[in-house]
Amino acid sequence: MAETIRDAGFRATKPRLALFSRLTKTSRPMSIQELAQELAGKVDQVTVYRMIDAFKKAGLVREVHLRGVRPKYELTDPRDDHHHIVCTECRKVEDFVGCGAEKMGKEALRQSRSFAAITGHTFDLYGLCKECITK
Amino acid sequence: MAETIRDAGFRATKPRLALFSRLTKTSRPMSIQELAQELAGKVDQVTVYRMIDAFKKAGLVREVHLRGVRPKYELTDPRDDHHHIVCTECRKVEDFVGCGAEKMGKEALRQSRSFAAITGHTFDLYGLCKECITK
DNA sequence: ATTCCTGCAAATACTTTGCATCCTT
DNA sequence: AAGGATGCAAAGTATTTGCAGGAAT
Repeated sequence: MAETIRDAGFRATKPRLALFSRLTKTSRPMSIQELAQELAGKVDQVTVYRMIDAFKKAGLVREVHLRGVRPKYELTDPRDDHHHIVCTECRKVEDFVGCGAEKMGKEALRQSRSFAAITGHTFDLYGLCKECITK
Repeated sequence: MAETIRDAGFRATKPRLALFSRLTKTSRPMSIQELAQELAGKVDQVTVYRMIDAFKKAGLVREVHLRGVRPKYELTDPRDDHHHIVCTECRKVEDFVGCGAEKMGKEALRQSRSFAAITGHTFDLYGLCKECITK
């Protein structure tokens, strides 16, 4: 883990290891606030902001925007093209894999007059989970 | 336009007409700050917050989350399934139409143990525009 | 030893709330 | 006239910045 952090060009400090380790343990993206709260006492909130920002720029972490909530963050797994499905009632988040983004990227470039390359995408679904749909 | 606003259950006040009119004139989603700035003198920023919130709940306006920037808003056109392509350098935003979301929604429901219905989706592309790709 | 990082304090920026007044209906 | 809507002031959060001390290399 310290390796990963060093490879990305950072020093393997305690706060960084703590953050990275916490992100390793979750399968759900987490907000700055959640992270800071969980690391309270060990890591200052300001440091969480700075680390997330640095990790994001280094490509270690990806920012996930879901409707109606603050941005969340998760570790980037480069070979993993997973996306999120969110319950609009209870805000439960689940992953699903695969999406037709490559195809759509090409189509979008065809349509566009001003874009030259696609480097990434977001794709998220909103719906109702089995519990909330009966309410 | 006053009609649309009344039909949604609101009074057709000057601030509302001003906001609605401004949103009509743009093809790009706008942030609260941009809107408040443009309507400065005519509409208080707090009112922009409240109006956007109300319009959003009424389905007149949709919130657009793009990476690295604050939420933006655009008028909802119910029969229009357009999406955004964002330049990661200069933040230019352009529209494109069509996406395979319906198909993916079905696939996601098949994968999921806990979701029962899909009600919406986001799909956005990130890339470089022709100007930024040469830099 | 050097340079990067961190915590703390404080400044900014963003968003929400309360309330008296104004304006649609 | 009644009730919703607005502006202003102010409170509450979220985020960024500066800087001195601490830690990794």
